[in-house]
Amino acid sequence: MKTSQLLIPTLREDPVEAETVSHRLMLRAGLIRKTAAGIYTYLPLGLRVIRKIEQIIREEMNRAGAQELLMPIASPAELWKETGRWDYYGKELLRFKDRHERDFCLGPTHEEVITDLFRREVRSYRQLPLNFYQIQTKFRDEIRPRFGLMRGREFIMKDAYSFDSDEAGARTSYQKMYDAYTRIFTRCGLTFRAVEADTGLIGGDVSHEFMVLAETGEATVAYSDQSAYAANLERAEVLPPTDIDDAPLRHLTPVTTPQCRTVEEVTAFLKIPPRQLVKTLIYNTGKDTVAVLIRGDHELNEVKLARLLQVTEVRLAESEAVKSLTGAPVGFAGPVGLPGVRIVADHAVHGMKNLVVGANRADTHYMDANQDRDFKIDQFADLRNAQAGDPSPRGAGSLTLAKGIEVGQVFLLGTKYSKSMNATILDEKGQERLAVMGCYGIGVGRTAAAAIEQNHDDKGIIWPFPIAPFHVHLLPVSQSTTTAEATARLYEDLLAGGFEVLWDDRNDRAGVKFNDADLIGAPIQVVVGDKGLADGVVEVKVRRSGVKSRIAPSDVVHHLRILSATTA
RNA sequence: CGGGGCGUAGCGCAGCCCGGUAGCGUACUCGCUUGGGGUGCGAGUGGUCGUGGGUUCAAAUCCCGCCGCCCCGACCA
Repeated sequence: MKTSQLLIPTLREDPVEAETVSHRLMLRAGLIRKTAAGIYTYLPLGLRVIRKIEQIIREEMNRAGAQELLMPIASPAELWKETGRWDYYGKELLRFKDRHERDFCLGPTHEEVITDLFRREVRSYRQLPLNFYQIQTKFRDEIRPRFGLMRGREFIMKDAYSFDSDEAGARTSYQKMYDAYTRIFTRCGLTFRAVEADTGLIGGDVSHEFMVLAETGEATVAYSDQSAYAANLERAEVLPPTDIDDAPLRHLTPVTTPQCRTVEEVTAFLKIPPRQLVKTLIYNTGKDTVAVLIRGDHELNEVKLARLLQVTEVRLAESEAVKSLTGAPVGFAGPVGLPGVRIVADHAVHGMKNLVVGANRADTHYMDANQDRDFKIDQFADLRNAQAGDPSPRGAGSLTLAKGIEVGQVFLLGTKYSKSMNATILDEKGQERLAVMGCYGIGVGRTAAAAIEQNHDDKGIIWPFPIAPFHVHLLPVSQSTTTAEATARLYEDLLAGGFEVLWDDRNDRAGVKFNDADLIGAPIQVVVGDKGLADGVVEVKVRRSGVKSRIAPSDVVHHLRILSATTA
């Protein structure tokens, strides 16, 4: 392709709206343009990257035995009402009415649609296992889209759904997808980790997220330094501590702590370490109110709390609610004499003695409060976020925290959807039974963004070979007919050699071409100019290393074959 | 939705405090020049200053409403 035939509107300066590296570079390199908040147009170069990733996904999904189909973007409300997600999904589901006033939504995911297809078309266990996938535009009306393709409202997703006749089969299907995902992200040239994950709105029993490790990631990953354990921070288990404080119990003593609301303020005022204080957080579950006790230096994990309380969402109580419950302003809540409310505590609180807690009175805390004697805890559970250095919950080692971008997630759904939608098959005994499902997603645009986050320098993008929009950027830097002819010959040779070539045929100075080439990030640049041709060579530059070699034009294809095999 | 910030030419910005016929850089067009890391000179094109209202002889500038966008939090591929 010639540059003059493609719209590649590179920008010299950073657009202000873009903060993260991938967003900035996608705009600057002319890959995407914004159409509305969280909604983007893929320009020719950006689309080529998307198509490359899609192709890798297709090949690996097909290899894993999945079959491609394409479901509609608009789906009728009835299906969503069957599973209850019409109400449950909330505002993220973009709804609209057709001309007959019938309710529809734009599909944010397709469990309902595929399960409907399955129950109509599949009758027998003999047809299983089945795995259907599609690569399609999804719409989720995100509260705050950001970072370009990283979190758009409209985005391209590969989603797959497996159906098995029993749990064991479903696990096999799950594992196949897990393995396929591993191959996909490896082929895309990404450094990633599969981590145990929470199941969120999709639901189900088991889930892994595929996290590309990058500083700009929105998720935090906890992984063991000595074993395979890795989990999303939301999910990472924390073992109950084994040490128990055996200090003698001291008398419960109120102390005045004027204006000391936060852990920092109280512990600084009392000159105690944060780990000796227990903070009391008042939470609403929608149904009722609970008090949660967490050690001062720990962080409550709301996902774990919601799971413990078996509700979908927990929310910190409003300050007015805290006041009326505790009789004190926010900052002085404590478990001692807290009336008629369920008290749950993190495991770490279990072994503690002589705690500092709020006294449910303005500007007052208690010192040396003790459980059972001064207050009662209804239940202990794992409620805090894992911290770096915590022992790995399974296997050896201790945990390290890192930031990650979630590019894919696999779920073992069980019968959640087949049950609510009555998707059954007949087993070998002629008995009707629910299909056991799994679902599997990959964010295609997000994968591209993650690749940029992981592969760039201050000049621009450095595409991994398999997903580069072009393999080779051909850069004539002289205006002579010698250079023009040599470039044209080389272009034909490279195409014949199976390379995708972007030929910068603009009448611009060398510097302009070099800068654009570095920005666009094709893994290999071939520079053709009078100087080199006089010596019978052209210059081959590897974008990532910057290493340049002088190669005879007739040897370029051979040389690039070797390079492409090693620079992927 | 809560908190912070911003809307002036395709992009990056100044002008606003102190009202008086809209400017810089870049990009784009033309001419000459240059020709291996964003060449130089000159001449141009392009803006109802987000939008609606108000104050005023006069509003980009002051006041009020609305809309949009970005960043931080709660959600997710």
